[in-house]
Parts: sequence; structure tokens; C-alpha cells
Amino acid sequence: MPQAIDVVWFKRDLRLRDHLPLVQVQHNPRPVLLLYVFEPDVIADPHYSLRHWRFVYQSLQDLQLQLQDYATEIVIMHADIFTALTLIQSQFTIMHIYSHEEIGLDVTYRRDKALAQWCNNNANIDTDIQAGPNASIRWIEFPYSVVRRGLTHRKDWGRYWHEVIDLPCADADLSCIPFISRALLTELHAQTNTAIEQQQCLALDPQWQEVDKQLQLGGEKRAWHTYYSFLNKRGKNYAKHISSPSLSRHSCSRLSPYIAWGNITIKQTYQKLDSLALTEAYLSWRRAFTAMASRLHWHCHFIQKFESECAMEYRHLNIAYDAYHYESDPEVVSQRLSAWKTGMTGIPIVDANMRALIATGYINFRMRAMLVSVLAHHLNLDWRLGVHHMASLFLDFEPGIHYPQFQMQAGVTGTNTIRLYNPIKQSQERDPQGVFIKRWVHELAEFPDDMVHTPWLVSPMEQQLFALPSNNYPEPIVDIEACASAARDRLWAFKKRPEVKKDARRILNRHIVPGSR
DNA sequence: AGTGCAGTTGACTTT
DNA sequence: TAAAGTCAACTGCAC
Repeated sequence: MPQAIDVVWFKRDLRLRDHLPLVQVQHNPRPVLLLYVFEPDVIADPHYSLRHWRFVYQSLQDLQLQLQDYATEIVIMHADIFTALTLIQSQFTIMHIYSHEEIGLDVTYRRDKALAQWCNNNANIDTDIQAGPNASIRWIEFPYSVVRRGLTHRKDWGRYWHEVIDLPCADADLSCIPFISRALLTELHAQTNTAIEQQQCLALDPQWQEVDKQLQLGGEKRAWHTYYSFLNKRGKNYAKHISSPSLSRHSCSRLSPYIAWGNITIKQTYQKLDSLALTEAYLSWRRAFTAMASRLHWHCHFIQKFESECAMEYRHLNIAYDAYHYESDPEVVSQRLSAWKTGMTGIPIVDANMRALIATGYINFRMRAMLVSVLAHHLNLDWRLGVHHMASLFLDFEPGIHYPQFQMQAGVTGTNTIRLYNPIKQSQERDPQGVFIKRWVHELAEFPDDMVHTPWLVSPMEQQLFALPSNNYPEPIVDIEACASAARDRLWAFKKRPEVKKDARRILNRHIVPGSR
């Protein structure tokens, strides 16, 4: 008779501390199998790219290393979840599956619904006295951070946040978990060999050896290392450098990919900040700490918004914007979109940021907002044409932050003010010496500092005088000022429509925390 | 020393 | 986590 086991299913919670499912299986009556599944449907989703799965792979390596101390390891499969569970069922009898709720994309939401159904249909014939002869697999999910499933309003949400964030972290004593031993997993491994091989390919692909050098590496250990380097040194000028495209790379926490993939939690980072805030050593860090804490707070606010309104993956949060008129000439759309995606718009700060994002998976918040602003406003393209591109580039892609932010910056919520960034002004203010532009737009590397913001204004005389190299850097694909002006008129006029205001009232009632604005 | 004036700063409004 | 415009108060300076 197959041995009865329970499964802890890892998804975007790739850590061993502050992990509710792991606390659940302390002193578990049955052996515990740890599982991660690379799911083809999720991998194929246009929001994701190889860099994400590389990060996951690295995170899993970190967990395997830690689990050596407990003589077990995570079972890693490359299959849809049903195939994976069926394979496990061929050797064991699964009684419970424990996991975190995933505030995710449609692709994982559909998977979750199908899995719930599957669990109900897969009655365990083999007896477990307590569960009874017809027990189905029970799938038990634990809440993600401070986010609440099925919330329809935000009354008391602010208080709830503070209550939950101050609760002790869910740190299991791993030595109290009856992990399945490696020996028992051998047979299972034999059957999943092909999966492992596919894993290896992912890991060893030579193109990624090169790319990895510019991307942050995944793993719980890396997460804490990154946080400590922020707290020990890098974060001193957090508030001051946060908007600079170059300095933010050093002075910001850089925890975002670790938080997104669950190597570290908001609660862990917030509590650490809290415990240090009043200590002698950090007296001069008050501004940095306040700014950081406020961002950790906003994190859950946005994810909660997405949880309560997940249709925003496909449509405007404010339904009235379905009638908004974007550029519709297919030639123009395709030309503009391709220039934006590849960092060839001819606007240096825009191209520098897109190229940096492609190469490193990271740019700071303000520059992300600016890229969306240029896409949606100056280029007048439907935000949905760019939303997958940026998701696939952000190493820290988090659905619950990406969509609310993207729509807000695209100005289609009707509740926020219209943020129409002037890329030239941003360039001059945030990258005054052109350090960032020269780093990423090599065509302008030899230009005098003050000319890199608007290279098209350099006259032939100056070009000759300064012996500037002739190069292939494009002229701006649009007239920036004229497009901004047109966008301003278009956006403000549309926002005044009664149907926009009507849906804006609905959105405010549903998503705004009383007293937060 | 007080006045006129160009230029700056900051609060506030509009888009 | 916007930008531009408006306006009043202020500043520095020449006369």
C-alpha cells in the first residue's frame, strides 16, 4: 500500500523562513514531500521570460543546499501540476497539499480552479483512518502576506495591515518536520529524469552564463545578503538617490526580485527595519527608514487591489476607458512600439532605460513610470501593447504590482492624477551629467554632458567643433513637445466624461483605504 | 533712503 | 511618484 504523505507546494514563496505551509507541517503525522513544478503553461505565458525561470532555478538551488542539513530535497518537476501530482500519486498517497495563495495572473488562477476540481475528483481509495475511505486530496492554502482573498472593500484594511505585519514571522523549526528522506525519493527521481534534464538545460544554456553576470541572482541567502548590504551601507542615501537612474541602483534596497519570488517577505523586511529604526547606529537613517517603510506598506496595497479586481490584466480598471482612442494606424503602431521596445526612440533617457532594463532586469520606480508614460501618452499606444514586454523584462515582475501601476501610469483609472512625464526634463534633472545615458546609449558616449539629453539639437557646426562621431542614433520618432501637448488635451478632456467619473467612484469605494489619501 | 524693476521663489490652480 | 501656468511676495540692484 502506498505510503500516505503530505505535500508542501512551493510557488512564488521560495524560502524556508516565514513560511506558513512549513509551520503547518511541523510535527506532521505523515512524511512531508516538498515540491516545485515548472509548469509549461505558466512558462509559456507572455509575462514571463527565461530570466524569471533562471531566478527560480537559482532560488531552488539555494533551498536544496539548505535542505541537505535535513537529509531531504525539493522534488522539482517540469510538467503541468496534474501530471506532477499524478506521478507522485503513483508512488505515494497524497493526503494534503499545503501552499500559499497566489495573487497571480489569469493563467495561474485558471490552474488553481482546475486543481481544486482535480483534488475533489481524486478520491484516495486507500484508507487513511482519520480521513475515511473516500477522502479526496485536501488542498489548503495560506494567505499571501497581508492580502485577503475575496475582499470587496477596504474598511479596516489599514488597521489589519498593521496587525498582521507585527505578528511574529512564521518560522518553522525545520528539524521538527518529518521530511521524506532522499532514499524514498529515488524512485520518484528516476521517473522525473527527463524533467531534471530539462532543468539542467535551463541552467547550463551558455547564452545565460553571459546574461547572468548583469542580473541579480536568486535565493534566500542572496536576499538577506542584499538586505544587509543595504542596511549596513548602501541605504544611507536611499531617499536622496531613489529617483536617480544611476544612483538608485546602488542606494535602493534591490530587494524587489527577492520579494517578488518570495525569497524574503514584506513582514521580515518590515520587522527588521522596525527593530533597527531606533537604535543608536541608525539615528541618521531616519529619512531612509521612513521612505523604505512606506514603500513596504504600499506593496500590499497594490497587490490587494489586483486581488480584488484581477480583470485588470485584460481591461481598463475604469471601464469607460474602453472607448479611449489610441493610435490606430497599424504602420504607426508597429513602428512606434518596436522603437519603444528596443530602446530606439531617439529620446536618450527613454532608450537608456529600456536598454538597461533589457540588460539588467532592473530600473528604478520613476524611470519605469516614465517609460509607461511615453508609451501611453507621447506614443499614444494602448498600454496593453507594452505590458507583457515590461513584465518579461522586470526580474522582479509581480502581477499584483505590475497591473495597478501600469494602468495608473497610463492614466486609465480615472482616480489618479494624470502623470505625463516630460522625458527631457526628467533627463536633465535626474541624470544631469548624463552618466546613465552614456552608460547605456553608447552612440552618445562621446557627447558633451549637457548635449546628451537632446542630441538632435546639436548643430552641424557644433558636431564639427567637438569632433562628435557620426553614428546611427535615431532622431526622435515623435515631436516630444507636440505629442505631450496633444496627450494633455486628450487625457484631461477624457477624464471629465461622466462615465469616467462614475466608474471612478466605484473604484474609490472598492479600493481606497479610508484615511490614506 | 526710497523707488522702480527684473528676476526668483513658493503656494496654488489647471491641464 | 507630473508639468505648466498664474500670481503674489520677495530679493537684489541701479538710480
